[in-house]
Amino acid sequence: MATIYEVAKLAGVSVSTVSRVLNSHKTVNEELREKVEKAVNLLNYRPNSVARSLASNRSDSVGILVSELNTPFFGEMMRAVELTLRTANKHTIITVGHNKLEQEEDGVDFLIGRNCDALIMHVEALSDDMLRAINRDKIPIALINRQVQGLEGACISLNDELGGYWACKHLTDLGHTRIAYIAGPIHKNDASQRLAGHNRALKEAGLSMDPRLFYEGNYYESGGIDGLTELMERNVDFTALVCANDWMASGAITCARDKGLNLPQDLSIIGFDNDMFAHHLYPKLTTLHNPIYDMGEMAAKYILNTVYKQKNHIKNVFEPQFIQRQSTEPCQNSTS
Amino acid sequence: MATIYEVAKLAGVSVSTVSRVLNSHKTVNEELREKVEKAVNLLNYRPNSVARSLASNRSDSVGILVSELNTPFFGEMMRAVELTLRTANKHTIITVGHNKLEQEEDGVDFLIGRNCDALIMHVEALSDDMLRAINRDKIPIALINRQVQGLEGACISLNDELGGYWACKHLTDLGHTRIAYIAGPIHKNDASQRLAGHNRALKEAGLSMDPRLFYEGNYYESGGIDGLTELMERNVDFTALVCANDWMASGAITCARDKGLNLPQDLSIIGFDNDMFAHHLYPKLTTLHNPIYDMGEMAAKYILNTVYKQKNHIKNVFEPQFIQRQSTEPCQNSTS
DNA sequence: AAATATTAAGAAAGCGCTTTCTTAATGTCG
DNA sequence: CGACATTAAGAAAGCGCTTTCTTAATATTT
Repeated sequence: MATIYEVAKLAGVSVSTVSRVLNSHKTVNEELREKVEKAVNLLNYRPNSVARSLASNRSDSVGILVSELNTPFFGEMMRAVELTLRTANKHTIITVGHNKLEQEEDGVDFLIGRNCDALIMHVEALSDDMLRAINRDKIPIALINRQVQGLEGACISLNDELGGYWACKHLTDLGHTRIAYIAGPIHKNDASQRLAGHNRALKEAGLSMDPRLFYEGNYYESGGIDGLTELMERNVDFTALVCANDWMASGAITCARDKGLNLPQDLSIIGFDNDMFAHHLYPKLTTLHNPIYDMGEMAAKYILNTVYKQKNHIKNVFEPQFIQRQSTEPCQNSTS
Repeated sequence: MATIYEVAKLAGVSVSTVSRVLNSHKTVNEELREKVEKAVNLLNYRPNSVARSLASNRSDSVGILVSELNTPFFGEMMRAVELTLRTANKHTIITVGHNKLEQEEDGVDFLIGRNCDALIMHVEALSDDMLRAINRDKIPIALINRQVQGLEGACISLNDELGGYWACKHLTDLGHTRIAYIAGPIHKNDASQRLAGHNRALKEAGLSMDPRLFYEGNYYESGGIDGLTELMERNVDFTALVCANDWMASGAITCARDKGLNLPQDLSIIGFDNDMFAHHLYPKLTTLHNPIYDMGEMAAKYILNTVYKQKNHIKNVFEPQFIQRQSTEPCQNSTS
């Protein structure tokens, strides 16, 4: 690979001049600029970004740390960030944390070591204190799906409470009164927020949560299967089921059918996230769309503002969007 | 961030010595080694990998170029590569090509500019010649889902022909004789291979492809919907349908049900890939598992062999695995 | 027209490491 | 025990750029 020296020699100028035209410093004579450009093309020269990064202490690239690589959710997030940054001529370096403290720390160190100009993160293990410290001492960060005091402007999150509220309200509006709930792991903020919204809607409809209709799941398909199985074994009637995410809803649908239920007549089921497969299910799943793409894009824009002087409008809290499909129906007054 | 100079000063040794302990060159006195390690911990020192990479001309990281970031297929591929390399203490840098020539070239240049030691690619736009040139002149590569002459050892691919054969054979074994086929875009190698296998199985069963039962789809859900719609409009009976991937199978299932068919009694449907959502479908989809995780892992191992002196056994061609679920049934001798 | 300000280009230092070269200290052999 | 080989550490060059400093040429001011 050609170096800047060879370009300079071929163009008959100094390396400083080559560097200036490469970085569009306007203080260079038109004639020399052309000579340099010709040489660059002739040699098919590409600046070594490692050297450039070392010398200039910036890299025009931002790191992104996700929990998983192989889920539609993080897929959309990566896609949004990558596209937004690419459009601004920045590069994206992706790393995985798996929600393990050690791996998340490792990922951050790796990205910092790579001279990233900023970080966009979806992490669960790193503490608020650690995040504040990273942002203060090391590198600007943006956070997705998290609220950290002192970093409010950098946090892009979803109004999960509102989503939980809407899901439940949709069912009460349809006349359901016996509504079961399969929650996410309650120590997770989004899980508890969704549940809080659910309870608010129940109260508003003059209802309250029957503990026998509540099950704490794990956000996986198995949570939906195990949850519905256990709920049905408790022998308390219910005509509708809220699942705190689509994965559990998918499990619940499978389970319900295995138990001989007729969907959606015997049981209305609503999910959360509008995961890629939600409309592959049968019946197609009514759910709340989690605008993760938009949130990823916004996080990228926030970074473009803070480190690359752009002036995008930033929205920190997003609202889920209700998606009506076929898995919910008016209450038939029948028992399940 | 501390530099190697500060570590050297604190430890009372030269930077060379610090560098030696950092890189485990065994020619350093135990006592000094300990001093250095103490200093490293005290300062929480992390070598700047950009500087290290510039100086040593290697980076202990390999680039991976995928077509998409947000599909389960590439998700699994990235996950496999990342995990395999991480286990070997190498890092992964991910980039997207979107099957566009310009973006794929850009991605390669980016990764090379980042001093990656090697590249793992899933690309469609870059020509065989270009790939050979990259591997010869610039950087070692591994290729997934592709066969390039002269790069045989570096190609990890699936026996699509065999998969197509098994899919069809499964149906003929069940007694089906009128079998429709929704293909992928035939210019794509995997699509034509799958079709070739299908035809081989037909011939083996004493059948042949009725052109009225053939439709060339696009590998998307819409291809399944449009395909089945058109096939049914042709008014030629069939009792089974092969879709060249799961996405189209999903579309076909939706479409079939919309048209009032009873699945799988009225129509057996088989997919290909065993995509993440295949078992979310109803009926759960019989399909052929595409071992993309294993292939990603193998590509990573190939790179570990070629540039990092490991000695893994390499398998270049993988076989799909038949997954029996509920979307196929013995032929009822009825008409659809 | 002399003194000063402005501009455009080159020279050279330096980013934080690795690695070769050098030197000093030790060990080995006839 | 002196000549030579071996080892362990430091000194210094260099990876390929950017950017500050410097200088020479031109423009502006009084």
